[in-house]
Amino acid sequence: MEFNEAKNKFIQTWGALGSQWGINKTMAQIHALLMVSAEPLSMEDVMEELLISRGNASMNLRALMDWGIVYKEYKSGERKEYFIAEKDFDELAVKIAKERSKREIKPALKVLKDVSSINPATSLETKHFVEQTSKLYDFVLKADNMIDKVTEIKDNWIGRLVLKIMK
Amino acid sequence: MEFNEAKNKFIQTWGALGSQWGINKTMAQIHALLMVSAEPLSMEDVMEELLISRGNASMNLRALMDWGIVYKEYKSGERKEYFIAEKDFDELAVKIAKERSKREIKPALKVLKDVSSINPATSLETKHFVEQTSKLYDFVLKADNMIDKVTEIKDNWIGRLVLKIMK
DNA sequence: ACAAACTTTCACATATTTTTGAAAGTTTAA
DNA sequence: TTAAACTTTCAAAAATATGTGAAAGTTTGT
Repeated sequence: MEFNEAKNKFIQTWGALGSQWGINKTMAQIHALLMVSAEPLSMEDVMEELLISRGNASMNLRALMDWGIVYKEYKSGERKEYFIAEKDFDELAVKIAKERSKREIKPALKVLKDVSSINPATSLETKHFVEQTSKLYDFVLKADNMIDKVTEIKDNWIGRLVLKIMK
Repeated sequence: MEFNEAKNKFIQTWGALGSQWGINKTMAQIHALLMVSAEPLSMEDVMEELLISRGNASMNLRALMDWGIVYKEYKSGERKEYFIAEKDFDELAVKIAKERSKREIKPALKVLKDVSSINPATSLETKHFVEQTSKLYDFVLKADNMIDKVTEIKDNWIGRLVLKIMK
């Protein structure tokens, strides 16, 4: 396999993976491209490599920057903007996890809390509903908290030890 | 808020959450419905509650069973099949994680391994590509392994301790 | 073997998401 | 202040994913 084939395969795969994780395909592809590029790329470069329109490139680059996993870089003497990807994967994972927590899990938690707070005394059915949604609330809250914990681990002695034990 | 409103809100929210996590909306809604139902439901019941077609209900119930998070139940003396959801949330999370690992992460890992194995000596560009994809392979592999580790934790003394420390 | 009771399949219809590209907006240098 | 160089926006088009329902398939009791 030579370089261009490998690069292409990587971009496609990363794109597919992204779209299964709620990130749109092009966004993930741009990110993949930037990750393996030795040099910062301009919007033009991205458009050419991925054969996408200007609008599409613009929208998805902005989204990637909103997520905090792609940065602008200016080359001195040039007007054009260049883009580079977050290349520390731990940092990348933490940022994605935090963003998704904020956008998806937090709002869902609020709903879970609300619906599990109805008066359970009205019927057996209602009682069961309140039980289940309460348990689910606790579970999702616990899971969501783990995201914050994982963020802290890197700075924390016992956390690193724990990771070692878990292999 | 009364029962039916709460129930509906819960089903909608769980459905939306599901679709952001790569599970189709109806599939997640059926699962939500079954989770809060005190009694097993028939396919008819599911169709009526969610106002979906027979085909849709059939396909998504099958998918949920393939994932191992919904089971068939037969009532004695009845021909009809009834369905119940996995209600142990730890078990549920593990099953979903394993299934997604199998379907999505494992194939991606294979590609990462392949593309990171090209000969890096041909150019600086290629060298950088191989470096990045190799690092990414290691990272994804580590992340994927954590899924298996988490499965074991429940049965494992030090693991439970670790969870306690992490709060 | 038959038919009743039920489930699955799949070609087509519908809904949702993503992409395009041209126009509008912005920034910079002279 | 102007215009060149660039980026963003957004309505419409294209692509993708999901849902429908009638026909085909399966299972079970007699």
